[in-house]
Amino acid sequence: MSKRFYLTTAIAYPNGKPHMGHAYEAIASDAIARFKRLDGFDVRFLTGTDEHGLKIAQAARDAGIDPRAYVDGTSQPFIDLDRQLGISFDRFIRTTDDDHKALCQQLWQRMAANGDLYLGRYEGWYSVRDEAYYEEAELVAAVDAAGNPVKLSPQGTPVEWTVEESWFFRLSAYADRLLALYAEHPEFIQPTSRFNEMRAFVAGGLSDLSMSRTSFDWGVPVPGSPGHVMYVWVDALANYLTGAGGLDGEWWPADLHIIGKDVTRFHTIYWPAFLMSAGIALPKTVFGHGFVLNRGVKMSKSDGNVVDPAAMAARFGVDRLRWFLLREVAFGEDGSYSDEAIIERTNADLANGIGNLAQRALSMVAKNLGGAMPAPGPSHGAAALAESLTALTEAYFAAMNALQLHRALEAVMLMVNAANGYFAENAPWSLAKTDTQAMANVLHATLDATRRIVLLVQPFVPDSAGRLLDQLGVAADARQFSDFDAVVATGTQLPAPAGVFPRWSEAA
RNA sequence: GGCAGCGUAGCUCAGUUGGUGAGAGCGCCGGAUUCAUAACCCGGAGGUCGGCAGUUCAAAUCUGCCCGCUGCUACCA
Repeated sequence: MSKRFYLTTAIAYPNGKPHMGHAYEAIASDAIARFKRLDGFDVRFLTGTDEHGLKIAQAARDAGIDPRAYVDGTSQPFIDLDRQLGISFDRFIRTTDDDHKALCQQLWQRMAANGDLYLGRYEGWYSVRDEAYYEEAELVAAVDAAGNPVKLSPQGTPVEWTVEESWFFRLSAYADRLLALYAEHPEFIQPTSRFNEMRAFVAGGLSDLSMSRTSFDWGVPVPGSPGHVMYVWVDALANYLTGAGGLDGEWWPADLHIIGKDVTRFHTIYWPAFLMSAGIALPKTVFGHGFVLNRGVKMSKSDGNVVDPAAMAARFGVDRLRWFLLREVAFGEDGSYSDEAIIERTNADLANGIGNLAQRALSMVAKNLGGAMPAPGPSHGAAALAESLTALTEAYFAAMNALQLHRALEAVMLMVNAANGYFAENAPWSLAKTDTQAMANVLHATLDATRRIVLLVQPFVPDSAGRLLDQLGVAADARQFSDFDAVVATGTQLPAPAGVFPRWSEAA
């Protein structure tokens, strides 16, 4: 059986700078990608930017430059952020890439060939100045110069009832098939709360979907229909196919789409319907993660609490930020972050926990054994420790495979507690004076427990874990999960220990 | 308004199909220790399990009502 795994993030809309939400999604997805690679899978990891649509066109016009030049500039910070955060993507797709535009048109033709696209009319309240349609409920009542009541857009611009030619997708014909999909594959939408919402939405009936626009031209042209560009979501969702290698790409179907909970509908209703229409296999799972809020409050420029993730990563270090977001926030739920919370969490887990565990054992090996890795041997409580580590490792894998990233790290921290407890109970610093062999046995068991722990945290703090494994004498080619039982050879010369996870103190 | 969910120790939350005296982490207090990044280890405090009323031999766990909070309720993404 081929162990392959294709996962994607949602693609970011680069009409502004990346915020913490982008960093969070990228980091979580990256941890999963790295986990799968360590677990022996061939992984394809796709991320990118969604560069078409009205808002981009407007922003480019406001900036007085060509849309393509505009997105060339605004997509770069997203790429830079990914690189800074160590996101191990295989491709950073941009929807303005030529191969993607070609694929969109192929997808469109497949849906058309299946009879699911038809030309109709889209009607609504349209603001010429905003180049946008608004819902009746969004309109604001006002009074014109002559004292007559009028309706205005949320931006205060005039709106008029407008009829526009548009291609439509027969989404209404897919409700039953979608409900059957949900019933057969409840894992298709996660977490459960999102699953229930989407199922209820579909059960309430579906209307056909407007699939093209004629009011602006910054998009993928509809084949054979001059003046029409595709609705941005057709273009956006199709990126996953492009990234898989095409309509019949070698990586398709995707195993996992990681998305923000706000775009669940597009990914779990429209997307599978499009694919069914085109006769293409469906992704296995769509996971809608929650939002991370600054001190529990949504970020807004007016509140002055917008946080730049690049600055945050630069300040605390990439691995501290990664660890905090994935350990502190229940994956799937909303979370809150603050400087204090990041410092407290990472000091407790990384400095006092993993880092200190490694340091206390390594320093004893350096001082008492000349830095040579001791041989395994019996010690009090070693069996219980091993049993505990095995059970918790199983819990880690179960949690990871269920996308419960925070649970996986919880299991890791219990392993750290077990190892620290074993170490304290045996007090090797006392054995150093009475029974050097017994001391060496305890140090071996502790270092091996640490090795196992650090192997497991590689997906979360890849850089730090790598440096820690160096210190533990673990060969670069012995860091896969399949190497879990490959103990470091007796006598291996360990480098002089140096703290990998320094404690953060505000004064310093 | 409709549908769904939530409200458990200061904080963040676990609590299977109702049943030994209600839990974890962080924070706090005390003890022990000195290998280690003033870290680690052990122990403790503490909460009317949102409120009221029911069902039951027995409810945080079921039912009803009330209070508070959140999500979804289609074409900006």
